[in-house]
Amino acid sequence: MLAAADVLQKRGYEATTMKDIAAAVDLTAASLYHHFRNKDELLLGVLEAGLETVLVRFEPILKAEVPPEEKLRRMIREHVVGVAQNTSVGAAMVFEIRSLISAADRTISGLGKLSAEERAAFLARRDAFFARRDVFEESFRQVIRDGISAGVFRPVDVPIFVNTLLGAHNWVGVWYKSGGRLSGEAIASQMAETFLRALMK
Amino acid sequence: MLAAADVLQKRGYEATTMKDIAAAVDLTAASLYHHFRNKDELLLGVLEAGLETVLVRFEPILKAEVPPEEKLRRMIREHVVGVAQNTSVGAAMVFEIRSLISAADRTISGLGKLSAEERAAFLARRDAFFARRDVFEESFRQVIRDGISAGVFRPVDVPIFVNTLLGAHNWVGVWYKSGGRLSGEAIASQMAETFLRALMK
DNA sequence: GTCATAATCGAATGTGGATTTGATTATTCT
DNA sequence: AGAATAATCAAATCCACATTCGATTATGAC
Repeated sequence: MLAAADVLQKRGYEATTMKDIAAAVDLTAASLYHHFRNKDELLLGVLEAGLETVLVRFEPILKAEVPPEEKLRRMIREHVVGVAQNTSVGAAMVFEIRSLISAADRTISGLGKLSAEERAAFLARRDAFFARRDVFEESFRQVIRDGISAGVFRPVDVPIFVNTLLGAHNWVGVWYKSGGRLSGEAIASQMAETFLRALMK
Repeated sequence: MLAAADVLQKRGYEATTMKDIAAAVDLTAASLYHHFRNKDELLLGVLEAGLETVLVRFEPILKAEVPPEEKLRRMIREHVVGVAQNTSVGAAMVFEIRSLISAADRTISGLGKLSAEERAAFLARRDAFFARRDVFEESFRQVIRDGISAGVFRPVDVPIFVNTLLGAHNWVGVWYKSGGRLSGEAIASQMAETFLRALMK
């Protein structure tokens, strides 16, 4: 799946062939079908794994007994560092979401391929992914609401602010190149500073 | 090209067929080839037009005799409002850049299609687009440098800050739905406020 | 060592979609 | 009107995939 993420980052979902992905792990395209039912499930696997990784790393932060501003700072750092460490998955999270959204239509149009049950199972799994993603985003919204209630953050429109924040984070996967002038950590710190200053009273 | 942008936003470059685009303007796929040499040039046309629109709107702002903080505020508003007004083009600017980057490879692999001269012409036009995009991004960097020199902005890492800013802006094209709770103007104001607070000393 | 199962591959299969071709039909210009 | 040019289309071409099939080769259990 990591290899797939790499190829996906370079070429994009539709342009990436099963052969490309297979070549990246020294296999033939046919062999991939022992491990993934089809191309859509492979993509979904990539995204699921990436999202769960971040969610796991967020757990200790969210339950820590620290003030909202410190919590948010840690979340931003963790997310940005995560994206920078694995830009291929980060970029997939940005670019390939849409393939997933329209997967329903495409699957339906290419009917005959999958059975009704298989299709339903896939869509359910996809929706579960989106639900998990919302859990992730909601954790940011909650921390910011807490900070506003506590009076340490100025009152902002929380959904807009979080979209702003996440746009900046996601974009890191697009422009960050490891080995560049700054480390992922350094970038994460800068961004945390930026958004905390924007938020503090 | 606007119709193409719409279809592109929904389906993505590779998944969008010439037939889809043609249908959006009540034509057949074949007819499109009277107006665009091929699919890549159509995409490039969409992106070029979108970028030039923003660049034109930036001109008066950049030459205005106002302090850096006011200049930046206007630029942010203009850009965000522009993206919100035309999310399809905004989203294309985010999602389809990669198709353009890898266009060289794809074109080369599908050799026999284009002549060497046609290929060179296309690549030159593509590079010109990226150069224009850099002009756009550089204008943000310059204003921020000016503000730092003038002592009104705190010293930040300018490239990182601008990437942060542009990530947030671009993302608007992904999540904004017209007719939602807030207008593009309102969102633009919020975002300008966020980034100016992050920057002011 | 043998059997079952997992992995792998080479060679089809079938299809969707970009692009071309060769007319046919509008427009425009004079 | 009549010629020249622009737009349009239906049908054909052509090929790059995703996916399947059948057979072959590891691997692991006992």
